[in-house]
Amino acid sequence: MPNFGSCNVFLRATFGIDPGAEIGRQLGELATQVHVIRGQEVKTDPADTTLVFLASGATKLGALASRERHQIVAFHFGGDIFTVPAVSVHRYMLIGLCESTLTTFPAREFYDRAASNPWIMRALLERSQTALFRCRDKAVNLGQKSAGERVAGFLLAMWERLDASEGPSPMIDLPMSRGDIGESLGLKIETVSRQFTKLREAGIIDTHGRSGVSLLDLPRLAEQAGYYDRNTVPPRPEWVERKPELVP
Amino acid sequence: MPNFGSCNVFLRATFGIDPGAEIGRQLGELATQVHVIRGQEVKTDPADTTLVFLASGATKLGALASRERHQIVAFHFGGDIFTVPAVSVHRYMLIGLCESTLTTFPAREFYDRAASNPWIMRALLERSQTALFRCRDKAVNLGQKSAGERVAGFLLAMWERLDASEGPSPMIDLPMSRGDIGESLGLKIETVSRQFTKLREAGIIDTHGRSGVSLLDLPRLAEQAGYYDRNTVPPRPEWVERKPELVP
DNA sequence: CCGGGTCTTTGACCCAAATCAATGTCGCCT
DNA sequence: AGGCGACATTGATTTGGGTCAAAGACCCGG
Repeated sequence: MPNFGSCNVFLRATFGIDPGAEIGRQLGELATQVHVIRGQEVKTDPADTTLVFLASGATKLGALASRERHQIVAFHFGGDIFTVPAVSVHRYMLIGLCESTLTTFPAREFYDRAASNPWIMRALLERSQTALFRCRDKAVNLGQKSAGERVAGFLLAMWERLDASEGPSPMIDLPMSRGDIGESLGLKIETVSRQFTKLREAGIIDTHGRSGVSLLDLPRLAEQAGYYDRNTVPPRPEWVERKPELVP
Repeated sequence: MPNFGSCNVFLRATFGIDPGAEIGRQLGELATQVHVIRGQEVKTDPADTTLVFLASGATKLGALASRERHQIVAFHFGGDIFTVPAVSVHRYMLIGLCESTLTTFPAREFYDRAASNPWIMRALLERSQTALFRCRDKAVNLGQKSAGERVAGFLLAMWERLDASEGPSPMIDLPMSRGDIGESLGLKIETVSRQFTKLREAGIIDTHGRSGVSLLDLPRLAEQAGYYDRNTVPPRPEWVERKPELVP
């Protein structure tokens, strides 16, 4: 008996599929429900890619570069769909930033069963490309940007992806620690902290406790991020909002 | 009249599609044939993602981090399929490393027309994921690895992707300059050169002219790359070799 | 086969971020 | 409420790779 749960939500909300239909049932059979708490690893198949739907919460996807060196390659938030690679040159681990609920699927089998449904394949392709574009931007940041630029860019990205309070000085609540931010930006925790201090002293941000950040001056923050196109922030992904035209 | 050419090769070889069939004709209409020489940019639509099939040659995909800072996010070789992102926080440019022939498509329209063909969508999804996994490994390298580890890992990756001579000391012919390697690894050209010298003095590689590199000691090279799993090299992507099972 | 421009290598020095080392503070749990 | 452990900040020092500068090697065209 397959384990349903957030799987139904996933199929309906993301792909517009009736979980009761044949395709829904077939995909549902592959689902595994997972619940993790802060810091807990989601065990994934080391031999094959895992497809993950994050129903609620937040996770980080990190790679082991060596025993004491971790690199976070992506953060995910409620509603995100992404894949965890099989082990190759690096071992990847998916870890909860807070209490999270997710559904996992063996990617290859999911694709096999979903192949005939253009709507699903299209949605998966679009999301894969969004992840790729984000990862490329991350590569640019890691390869070419200074510590200050990376931290400013990170705050802008989080402002886009997290629910920020409205108004000219939006406030965000970071679910990850300074250490996580450092591992994501290829910086040490002390460097991240110093950059936060610099931005605070410049009046560009303010901090509240460990996780609260007020973005007091967005234009100046974008300037500090040193993007190619100043005053630009990473665009929200534009999912396919309609069924693709079917070519007979 | 659509411009055919390498497009037919693309459709047949990659997706097993008869270019004369209706779907082949519809996709062929979207194709643009491009021929570039070394150093020449392939103009892509700044407003939308471009899907590219590289028929022959080699290209680099780079991003402008600012006027004088470039980051190469990927190299491509004959047969590769990939996408060039629309302009967002960084401007991406596709440039020939040597004389190259390619076919470009507007991605969104291509996906719309190809959506009903599970074979095509599956192939695109697999390739997108391969690009994503490579990019994630790049992020790990850029964020956590030393200059020596990055250069060693680069040589191993090129050994896998380029046609290397057989034998215990394979030889490869790098189509990119030291400057390109530096821009790909987030290092300056002088640093790349120094690492090549170190590897040569350690007897791990030998160089012949500007582009020839003999990998004299692969195990030691893998060790220098500092991978999580020593003696591992990036695996060749395993494309879908059969039509996916269709769920009715 | 020779000349010249570009690409590469090598050397000396410098700086941004890492490392080492305390000190400070948040927030959870009793 | 109070105390403790993890997390964050700040300061002093080190260092890997960047920067600046110059010499050397490759290779293409004439």
